[in-house]
This record gives sequence, structure tokens and C-alpha cells, in this order.
Amino acid sequence: MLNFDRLTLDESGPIYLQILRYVKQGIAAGTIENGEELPSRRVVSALLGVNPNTVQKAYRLLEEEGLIQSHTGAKSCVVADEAARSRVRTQLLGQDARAMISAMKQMGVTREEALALLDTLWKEDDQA
Amino acid sequence: MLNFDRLTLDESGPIYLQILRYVKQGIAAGTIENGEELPSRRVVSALLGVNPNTVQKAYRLLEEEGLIQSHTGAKSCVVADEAARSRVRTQLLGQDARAMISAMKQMGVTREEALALLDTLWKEDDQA
DNA sequence: CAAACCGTATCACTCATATAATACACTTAG
DNA sequence: CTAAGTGTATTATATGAGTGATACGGTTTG
Repeated sequence: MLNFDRLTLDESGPIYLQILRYVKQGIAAGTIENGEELPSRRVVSALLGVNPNTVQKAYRLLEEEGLIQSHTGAKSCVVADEAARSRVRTQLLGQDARAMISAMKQMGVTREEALALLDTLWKEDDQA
Repeated sequence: MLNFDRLTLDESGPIYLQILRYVKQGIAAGTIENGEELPSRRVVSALLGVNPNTVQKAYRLLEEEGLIQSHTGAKSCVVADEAARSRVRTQLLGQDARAMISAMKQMGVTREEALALLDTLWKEDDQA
């Protein structure tokens, strides 16, 4: 069953989007098996200390993207085949990277500086 | 006088934060001179098609960070010395980069893959 | 079967964001 | 000097995000 222990909420944006992103990252990373069950809305809401409606909103969006399936009364489960997995991975990777590239270019950062900065911060993060 | 022509609003977050970031990026890039005047709240609001109060909120936050100065009746102006410029630059660069690194690591991306991806997307962006 | 759990839905409330319409005092330009 | 422009402030309204409480029907499990 999918695990939410590694999800820590912050103030970067709506909670339901953070939950949505967490599940997507799990799918993209391959740590979530196809057909794997998700913990119920109530369980997740209690674990994260948020309202069940907020979790429901994230789950509903996941279902609208075709990444999970829900049946009234039974637990929801993931339905992410290899194509969906690849699609989500590309979507998430490009999303952040393009935002960062846009910001860097606007600040006059060169490609070489950007690569060096990413390399430095990546290694710093490894040690932390 | 500071120019807002290159600021295009999107749905990524609050408008006042997008204005705040635009000015900060200008300061970090060095395209904004020390002592340079800012267009009035009313002018910017008309240009962007938003409410004057929204622009005022961004300007107020900039003043609280010590990046601009305002005097009743006269235009506000930038007061960003080299130290402030460096501080803002580091703040903005680290902000986006660390978010991307965190997301990538959670998806099982290696440092080499990350550097290659950034290099590829950067060049793609150059052509677009 | 029956209790517990689950997905789903609704209503009311708070808070932040953004808009709209003014108003007042000060500075600057004609 | 006068008028236009500016910073600042207030009040009201609308919307989305999030919470809280509750309810109903279907599924799972003991």
C-alpha cells in the first residue's frame, strides 16, 4: 500500500497540489506499483493533519488524469502503466526545470554558470 | 525609469508575488540602477490590468525588504547597493534550484542526468 | 449478518487574494 | 499658484482554498 510518510507539507502552495505532486513523483520514480492500493482519504487526512475534503480533492484530480481508480466503498488504487509513468515523469521534470531556466536567463545567468550552480547545490544537498 | 513591459502574469501564484519577483529579478540581473525611479502604483496597475491595491502590496513588501524607498507624493525609487543585489540574486537562484533538486532526487534522477537535462532544456529554450 | 471502513456529497465557516470605489495629504510640473 | 500625479488608507464585495461536521450508500471483514 502506498506510503505517505515522506510527504511533509509546506507553505509553497495549496495542500491538495502538494498531495497530487507527491503521488505523481512516486509514480514517476517507479516506487509505486501498478494496481497498488492508496490509503483511504480519512487515513491520509489524519496522518497529515488536514481535512478529508482536501485529500479528496487531490484524489479526484488524480482520477481525472487517469492515474488512479476509485470504486464506492472500496479503496482506490493506482493504474499507471509504463506510458503514463513516462508521461508524468517528463511533465514533472520539465515543469520545474523550465521555470528555473526562465528565471536564470532573466537574471543574466549563463548556461555554464547554471550547470555549475546545479552541480554545487546538488552536492551540498547530498551532504545535508 | 523601471520598465514593466517584460512582465507577463500567469496562474502560477498570487499577482503581488509575481510583481515582487519581477523587480527582484531586475535588481539581481543588474538591469535596474541604484536610485532608479519606479512607475507609480496607478500606472503599473493600468499596464498590467490589475488593481492598484495589488501593486501597492508588492511595493510595500519591497520596501519592507529595504529594496525600495517611498515618500508620500513623490515616486518610489530603488535603493539596492551591491550587497543587496548579491543577496537577492543568491536568494532567487537558490530558491528555484533547490526546489528542482528536491523534486528530481525524489524521482530517482541522478546528478549526471540532471545536468544533461538542464543542458538540453537550456539549449531548447535558446532556440524558442 | 453486522460492524467497521470506504468513497462521495453537502452545508457553513474562516482566511487570503483580488477587485472596486473613494478619500486625503503631499510633491511636482505647467 | 494650480492642477495633475503620487503614496497611503479605508470600506465593501467576490472568489478560491481549507476546515469542520455530518450524512448516505456500497464494500470488506470478523
